[in-house]
Amino acid sequence: MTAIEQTEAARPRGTRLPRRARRNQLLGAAQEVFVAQGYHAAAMDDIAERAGVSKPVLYQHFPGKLDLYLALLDQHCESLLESVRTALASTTDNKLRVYATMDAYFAYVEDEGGAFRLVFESDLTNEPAVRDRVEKVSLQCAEAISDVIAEDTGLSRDQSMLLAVGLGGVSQVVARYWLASSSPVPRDQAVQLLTSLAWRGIAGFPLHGAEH
Amino acid sequence: MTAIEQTEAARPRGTRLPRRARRNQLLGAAQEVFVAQGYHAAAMDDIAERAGVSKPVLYQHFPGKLDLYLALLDQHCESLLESVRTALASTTDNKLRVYATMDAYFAYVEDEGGAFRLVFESDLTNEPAVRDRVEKVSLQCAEAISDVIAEDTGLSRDQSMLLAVGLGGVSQVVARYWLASSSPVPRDQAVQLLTSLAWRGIAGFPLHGAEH
DNA sequence: AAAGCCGTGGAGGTCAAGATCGGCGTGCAG
DNA sequence: CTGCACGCCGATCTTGACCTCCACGGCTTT
Repeated sequence: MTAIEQTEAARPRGTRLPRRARRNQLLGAAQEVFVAQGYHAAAMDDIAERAGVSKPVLYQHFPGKLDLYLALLDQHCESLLESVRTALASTTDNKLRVYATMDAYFAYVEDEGGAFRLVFESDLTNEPAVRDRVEKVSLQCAEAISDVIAEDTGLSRDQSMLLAVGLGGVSQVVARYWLASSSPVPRDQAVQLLTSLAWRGIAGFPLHGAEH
Repeated sequence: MTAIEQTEAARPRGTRLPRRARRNQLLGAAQEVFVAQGYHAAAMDDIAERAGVSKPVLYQHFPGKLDLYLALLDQHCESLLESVRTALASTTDNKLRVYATMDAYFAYVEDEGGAFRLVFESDLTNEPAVRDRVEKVSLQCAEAISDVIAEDTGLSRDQSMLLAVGLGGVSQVVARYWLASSSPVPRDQAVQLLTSLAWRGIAGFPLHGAEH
């Protein structure tokens, strides 16, 4: 009953790859395993087997498990930040901006083979390197949103950051819920609904800080 | 250089406690360690030492590490759900309801020695038992909120659930951010700000589903 | 007051998983 | 044709954390 035979899944088993290509393949395999199992439950053996190589080659490309994880995490943090910034810059109509940004979160959660789990549902937040990266990307996204809010309302820096964190948080939480609940509401409609909620909330701020 | 001496921190060292009290003390010690270190980094030795007992007694009260964690998790899930339900039932004025509910999340995050981390920042979400509990309490909170929304607006069940998940998400995310950012804005004001945002957003829905 | 019992304490077993060493096959230069 | 170099694999080591076995001391009973 030992694991001897399940190596047939995705194995050229014996093909020699150039170094760069091998590295990318290893990253792909690692992503699948990390997304499916989480960091702790994922074993280096699993990743190697998924990639169709043996463990030593894995260690010839990455010094350790953490480095492998961080490489993926950096990649997808960058991706999220870029999506959000692109969405914010895609228009000057603030309501459309809200829609585009929300939609960016939905797209991010839906695409990329579930890689969003590495950022939003990591089980390695105790590791300072991971915590730093996750907090940093959250902060950077919030700051990008906050800049727009602060520019178009009379709110202070701290206040607009609170709202920005909130808007990013809604997008992220609802997008994950929407994905997990097998999408009873179509994506367009969900984003539209959230946009209505958020836009009405935001649009009330321009002239007055916070009345009664 | 072995660790021999740091057992002096909180030790009656030798006191015999009634079973119930001992169990509570163990739960307290476990909570401190789990909150500070996370599940994986926390060692049973640490918990036993923190409580001033030896490992066998720990295992006489709890079958294993997971059971100990689940006991704490259940406790604090229950606590959150009760706080949210109490807040929702505290008034019939919907705007005050929003304020009370947001404030419940802030209070939950601020109090209880950081226990919210067990629910919102667990590093054991891959364990099905943990995942089930966390998802369940999120869903129950969202349903409680959703009931109020569905009752007072013309939105469908699915739509009001999306909004409810969003509102719970904002509260949770912003409360955590507020706590972590060493509170540059006083709690009352932060809750007030969020309430304004959310209430304006929600109050637009009563009569019409979602126009343009 | 003496003896037994029950719970406590420290030391050890087991096992999984991250990290590594000697052989092997392949492709190329001379 | 032959030797060399390079990348890959099977098998192994070690660490660390969860989880139990032999001595000891206070409380109860006659």
